[in-house]
Amino acid sequence: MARWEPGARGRLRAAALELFADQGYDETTAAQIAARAGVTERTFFRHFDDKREVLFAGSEDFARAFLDGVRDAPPEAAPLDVVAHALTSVATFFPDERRDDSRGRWAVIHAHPALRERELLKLAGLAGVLATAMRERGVPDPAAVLASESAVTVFRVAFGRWLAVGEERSLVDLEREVLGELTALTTPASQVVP
Amino acid sequence: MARWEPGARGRLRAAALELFADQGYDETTAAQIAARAGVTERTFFRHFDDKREVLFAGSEDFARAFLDGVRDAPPEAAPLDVVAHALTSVATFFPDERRDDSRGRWAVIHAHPALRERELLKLAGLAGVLATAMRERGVPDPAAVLASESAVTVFRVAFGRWLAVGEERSLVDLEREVLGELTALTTPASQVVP
DNA sequence: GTCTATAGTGCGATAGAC
DNA sequence: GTCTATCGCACTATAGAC
Repeated sequence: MARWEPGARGRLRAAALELFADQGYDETTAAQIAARAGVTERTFFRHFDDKREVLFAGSEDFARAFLDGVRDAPPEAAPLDVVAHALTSVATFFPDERRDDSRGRWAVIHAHPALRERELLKLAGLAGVLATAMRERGVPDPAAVLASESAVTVFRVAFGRWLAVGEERSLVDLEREVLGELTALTTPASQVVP
Repeated sequence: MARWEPGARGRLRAAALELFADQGYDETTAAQIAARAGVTERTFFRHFDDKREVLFAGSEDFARAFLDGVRDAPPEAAPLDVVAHALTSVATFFPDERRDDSRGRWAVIHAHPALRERELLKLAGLAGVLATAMRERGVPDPAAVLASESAVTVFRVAFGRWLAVGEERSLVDLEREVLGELTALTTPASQVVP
């Protein structure tokens, strides 16, 4: 038997999610999370920069899926088509089986401002790297930033809708719908046919 | 003479901004800020829920200006026209005289992730109340949320541009420009003239 | 792994304004 | 008398330094 069980990081993440859901974020100490994962408090802080970060450790893969969608879009695609492509790509990360898990996670995060703050920072960082990727495709700068911000907004709104009770449509479908609503908003009929 | 000087809150805000700018956010303790303002650390935390909040205490007026712009827009205005109206309204809060102050504040906030996090949370809250105000105007829900999010995005981008070194155009002008870029993005020529 | 500074909270006491 | 802003002190948890 090993000196310590492997997978401490994963156990810490699971323990934190459970405890936050049961007792609330404030009422849960880092020591409690560590104890449930069978490690010391010190180990918790070696894995995660702060207490909030334990809930966001998996977000790199998510960001990469988003980014890959931008890079894999056909070269001639217009900025908003690139966005659509990226949204499709990231949706593969959230198959319907993950919907209930995502609901639990969402509830925990949105129950405490400190966790929402961290989520918003992550999403802002994502928008930043998306903008860089857009520029690398040759999209000039006002468009690159605005397209990236819009992509994140559409994802956030669609994701929220995906989690709504009773909702059964897939995330891709909802993303498409929201993206359509955004273009409809900025393109009233009077502008299409002046 | 009174037992304590009035205006402790304002002194704390000014002291915090100076110290954060001079020494950095992490290197400044709440006790230092309090000392410079002539109060105790306990008083600091009675005025502000946490150390970050001292930099964002003035943001209610800003949010109100934004909100008033939504409410004062003509009843028949389309969602994006309401957004334009709100952007004009909030720009009155940032006359050119405030540009240098805003630059200093912006530099402090963007020098530390913890402060950016708080800024993002405030802006998300703003988008939320804007959406509520839009709904009160009768704008239905996908449009209300998307218009509000877009309004905040346009403001953020325009504000960043307003602060750029050498930039001399007014915030209203820049907001109009960015809003135009957003509509251009979501309305490529092929859609306008199919 | 231990030790320490700082953030942030709870509560009683105090002093002036009304 | 009440109300409000402050102080002063004890305390826990986070987070980082050693």
